[in-house]
Amino acid sequence: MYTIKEVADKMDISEHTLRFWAKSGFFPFVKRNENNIRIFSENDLEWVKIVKCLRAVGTENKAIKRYIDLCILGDSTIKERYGIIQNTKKKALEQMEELKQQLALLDYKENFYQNLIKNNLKDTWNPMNNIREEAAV
Amino acid sequence: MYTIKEVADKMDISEHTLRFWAKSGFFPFVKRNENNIRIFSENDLEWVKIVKCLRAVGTENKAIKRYIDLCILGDSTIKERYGIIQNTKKKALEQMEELKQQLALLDYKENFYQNLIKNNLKDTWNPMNNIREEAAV
DNA sequence: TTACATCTTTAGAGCAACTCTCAAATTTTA
DNA sequence: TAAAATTTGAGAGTTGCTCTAAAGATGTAA
Repeated sequence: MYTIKEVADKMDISEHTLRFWAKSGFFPFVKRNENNIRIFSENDLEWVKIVKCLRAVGTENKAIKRYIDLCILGDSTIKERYGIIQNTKKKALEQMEELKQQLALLDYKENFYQNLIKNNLKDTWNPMNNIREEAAV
Repeated sequence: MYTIKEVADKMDISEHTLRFWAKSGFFPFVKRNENNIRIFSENDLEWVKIVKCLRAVGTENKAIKRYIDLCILGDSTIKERYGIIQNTKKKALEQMEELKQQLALLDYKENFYQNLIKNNLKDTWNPMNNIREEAAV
């Protein structure tokens, strides 16, 4: 059993964000103690994990709420939930590709600056000149 | 030479976002024609590309502005720019790792639902029961 | 060459998702 | 027992778009 701070530390999510998510209806299953304090069970952590996952892939909060609601509705919603997971996975793979592209550009830039520094060269590509003697990939 | 709409199409960024970025000072080098309309050169597109890259990796707009300003300041800022690129790359690699983790969870979930559907099983893990007979990874 | 659609501009409103501050009520620790 | 830390909800503030509006420019077609 965990307080919100413990969850925050364990899951690397700020307390503020956890409370915001709670207010957004992402954790309808989390119980409170007699003083109204949220107590997360081990099982609840798994739900925090899936919410974090959906957010990390850019799922809108409205859609996350929908997924939670479907879970609560029970077995009749399994196919819709499956579809959501499939779409989310597809989006994650696309983001992976995008990130790879950007990493390639960053690699190029890193090399470019490394070369300038090592050989004590001037940056021949000042944007204000609109002269391009050296281009980014 | 491209109008803002052409850049938007070519780079897959909305016109709104490009104008917002322009207002944020990300494109001080983009020229206007006699009717005040922005005309992006081929070279300018490379700058849009690097801005898009920095954004994609979650760089704050203030930090992007800083990078642009350093470029304009010239050769004395090459080392600082190199540092920025290195940090950005590091962040990108971390995000890559994070995405991989989330993909593993999504894979697990996909399998879980696939199994439920194929074998016509019930979802034994309803959060409202706080019973965990089947857990996410 | 007039009419209409499309595109451009800026200013500013609206929005999503936090992020932070506050004050009051517990807990925990020293 | 007192000080420090943590919890709560309400609500203000921030970031980075996203959209709307109004006015002007441009392109196409009859």
